Amino acid sequence: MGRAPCCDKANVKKGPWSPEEDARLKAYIEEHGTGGNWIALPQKIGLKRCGKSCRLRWLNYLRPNIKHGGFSEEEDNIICNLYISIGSRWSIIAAQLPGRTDNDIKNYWNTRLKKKLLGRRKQSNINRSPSGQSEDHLKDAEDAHALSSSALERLQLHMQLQSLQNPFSFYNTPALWPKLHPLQEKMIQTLRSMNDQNCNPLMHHHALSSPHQTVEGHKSNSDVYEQLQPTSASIRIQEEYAKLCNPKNMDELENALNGMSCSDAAYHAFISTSNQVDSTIVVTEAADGMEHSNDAGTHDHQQVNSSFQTEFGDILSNKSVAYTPQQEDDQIAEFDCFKEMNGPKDSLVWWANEFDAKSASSNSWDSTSVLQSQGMFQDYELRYNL
DNA sequence: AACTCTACCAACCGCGTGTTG
DNA sequence: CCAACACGCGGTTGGTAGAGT
Repeated sequence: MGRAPCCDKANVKKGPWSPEEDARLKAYIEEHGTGGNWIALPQKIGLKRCGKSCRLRWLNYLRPNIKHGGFSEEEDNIICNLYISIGSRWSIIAAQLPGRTDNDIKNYWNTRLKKKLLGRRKQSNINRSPSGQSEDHLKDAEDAHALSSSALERLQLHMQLQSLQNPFSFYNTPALWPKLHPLQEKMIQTLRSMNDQNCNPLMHHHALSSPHQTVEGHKSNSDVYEQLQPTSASIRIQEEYAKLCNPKNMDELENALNGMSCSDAAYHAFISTSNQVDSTIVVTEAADGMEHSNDAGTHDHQQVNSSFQTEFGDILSNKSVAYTPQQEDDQIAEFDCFKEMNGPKDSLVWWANEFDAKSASSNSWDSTSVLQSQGMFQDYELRYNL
């Protein structure tokens, strides 16, 4: 038994809005407001539209001061930075761009910005397949290609950018890592092998990383996640974070974390550590009491951040980077483990969404709290000179 | 000119959450 | 406390315009 429909689907018009409908809706709202009830609104106006449809039309199109298209480079930067840090929280991102709607930004990201960052795949694997391959192989290539355009792409971009930019992100905090399905572990291992081949320039920075210890109690996961941790400095501050949480041991920490949702844990980890990022890496390294993180690893990270910043800016401004779509195709083709997944790509959405998108915890963050708490947005301004 | 492919974007759908009685 | 309802969000779909063949 599902939810009752919000309106009588049979008597509701769908599809594009006519100018007359627009005019009626606009005139009514401008004169009376929405009345706090979108469901009842279309009946009041005499529109055969679903209330949700009216709301969407008003918010995305009819509302005053809406801007369409023509995104500036500054807006590109803001969108990218916020996407990297909080994931696909379009409403939050839109709240930082006056006149822009979440739908607009979402479309813009999916159709242009993401491609700008990841590069384009002009050729499918089929074209590069050696002759004599079975149809099954061709279909696999197609499946992998389709997958790459959604979950995998977001996963790669998000993980690469975030692990470089924020060593305290969920990816770099073993205490926050969930237990993985064996196939998911295999997927990460495949990513590792890709990274080992230096397939993506953004991952080259990991070559600077030094080996490090892993956190007890998460060994199986940490083995697979290990690659994603950029610097030994980050590990040390992870330990600092554990101290801040003040458990007697990691089991306690784990218990504590188990008591909170993954998203809460990640969120608090981010908030807790972001101040340290500000004080030790971005703003100054001379602060007293933080010597423990002002070691060579921190300098490494500064270099990484600096290099990343330059590279990121280059990408956004369409400058050349040592990355080719062809290489990405090669990477995608290696994801044989996807074939083993029972479900369609949706089963992988956990990958792309659960980690950092959840770390933003849309339900607990509104557009105000996100940016006010810890001045996150200002942090990004500092780093990328927006 | 006709057809196919691609990019774009408006709109829809389903789900999670907050509110209310 | 619970169920019903409304809202808001994010993912997805479908239509269309333009480019390419």
